[in-house]
Amino acid sequence: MGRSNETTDVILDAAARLFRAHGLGGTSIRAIADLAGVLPGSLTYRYPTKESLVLALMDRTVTRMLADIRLAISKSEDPLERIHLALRAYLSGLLEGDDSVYVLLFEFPRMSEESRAELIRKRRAYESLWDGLLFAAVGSGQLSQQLDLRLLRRHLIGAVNSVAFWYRPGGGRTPAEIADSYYAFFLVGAMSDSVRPPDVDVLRARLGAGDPTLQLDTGDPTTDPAWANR
Amino acid sequence: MGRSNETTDVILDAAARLFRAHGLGGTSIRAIADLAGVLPGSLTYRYPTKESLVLALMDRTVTRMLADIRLAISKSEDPLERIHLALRAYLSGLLEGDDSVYVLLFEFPRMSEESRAELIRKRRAYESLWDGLLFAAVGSGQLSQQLDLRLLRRHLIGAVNSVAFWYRPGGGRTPAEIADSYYAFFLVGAMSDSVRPPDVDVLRARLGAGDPTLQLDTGDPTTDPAWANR
DNA sequence: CCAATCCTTGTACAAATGTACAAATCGCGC
DNA sequence: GCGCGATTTGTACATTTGTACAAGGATTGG
Repeated sequence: MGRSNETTDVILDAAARLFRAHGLGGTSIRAIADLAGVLPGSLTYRYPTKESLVLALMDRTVTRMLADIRLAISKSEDPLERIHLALRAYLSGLLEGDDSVYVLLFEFPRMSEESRAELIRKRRAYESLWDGLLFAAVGSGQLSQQLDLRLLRRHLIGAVNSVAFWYRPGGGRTPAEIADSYYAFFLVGAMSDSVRPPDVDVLRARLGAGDPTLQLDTGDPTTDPAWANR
Repeated sequence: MGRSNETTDVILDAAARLFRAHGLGGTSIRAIADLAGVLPGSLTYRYPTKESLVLALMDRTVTRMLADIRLAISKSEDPLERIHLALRAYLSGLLEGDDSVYVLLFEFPRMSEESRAELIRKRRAYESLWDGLLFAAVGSGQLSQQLDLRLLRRHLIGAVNSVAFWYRPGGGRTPAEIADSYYAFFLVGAMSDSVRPPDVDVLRARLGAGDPTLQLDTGDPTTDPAWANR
């Protein structure tokens, strides 16, 4: 995939910017070429089809995201703190990085079935990364037992991703501050302590998996092969 | 806006289905006409431009959503239970309703600036609805004081919206069950009770607003004019 | 039963789109 | 400095796009 050429990065950055602004279908090859400062033919040379360009962009992004988060969580050994660090790293990549994280998030469903299949393996590594972080924090007793970890991961990542819908640079909070707040919501919820005792048990019961097939299925992250790639 | 014609609904339903599957830019007028069983000219007659069709679809959707949620929350007087009911109603509309809720969510940024401006007023009513629900639950002492309600609302809605990314009918959980779990996450978080005492205060501090402009700005829902329309 | 209005049909057209490709240019090992 | 592969250029082409519009059909009020 990577030609590791500088021009390639210029092209992909231009594509990401336009894809974010106008969507995959709303961005023409010519517009990308214009922004990248080349002629349409050059794009065809590097990427025979528009779809292959999109795939290259998405692939680059998910690789970078994985590397960023892995670097961030290496700074701590405490399971809960690692979740905190991962949240900060991801949110900062989403909000302050190049546009391609945003594109990966919101234009993924617009890709062809084949392209999506190509990315699934890497995306599973990403999901397993999060599942492993949550799994470790359950193991250390910091997170509640009997959580449906897959659902919890989806809840957490979904809430964080949705920040991209409303965040504008220069607003009241920095990405790191938003990550801190979301981390706090994630841990303690919004309920007042005064009403906690009577209702907490029935609520906790709802957090468990109703269906065993939805339980954590990535196994122990230290042995799961999905952790091995890249 | 509403011609309240049956054909209009057929056209909008067809448009919603295709917009959801292929995006705004990836769906042609002709494809919509085909699916609706009419010729392209008929669409031009009802909606002079593609953008006006999109706007009509979005408008219909947000109106329906508001009505659905208002109906659902009217079933209870308890502030916390009303939040629960609203979550169920919204998630079921998103996952089991027609495709247009999904389209409203994910294709909104692709609309023209003018069309988006037309919808903002209704969207604010929707946001105020949620803010009012949270506000009431704080007032009743069921939710923690000093929460940044706008951020909490964004967190909650964002997490719920993101279910659309992964939910597939026939999967392990029904929309109502997912809503129940998300409601529980919302209230009590994921942290184990055993580690709660030492850390809970610093976490709670993070839930407050760092910037006063981010505090709840909708006022009391019983007096806020945004509550009045429709 | 008729005329006026509403709606649909079928086709047309200019512009934009993805892709193809021959010719020109570049870059680098020798 | 030369030769050759890698890359870019500029243009072309068939399709698809959004929209326009004249003509025909349906519907309805009087």
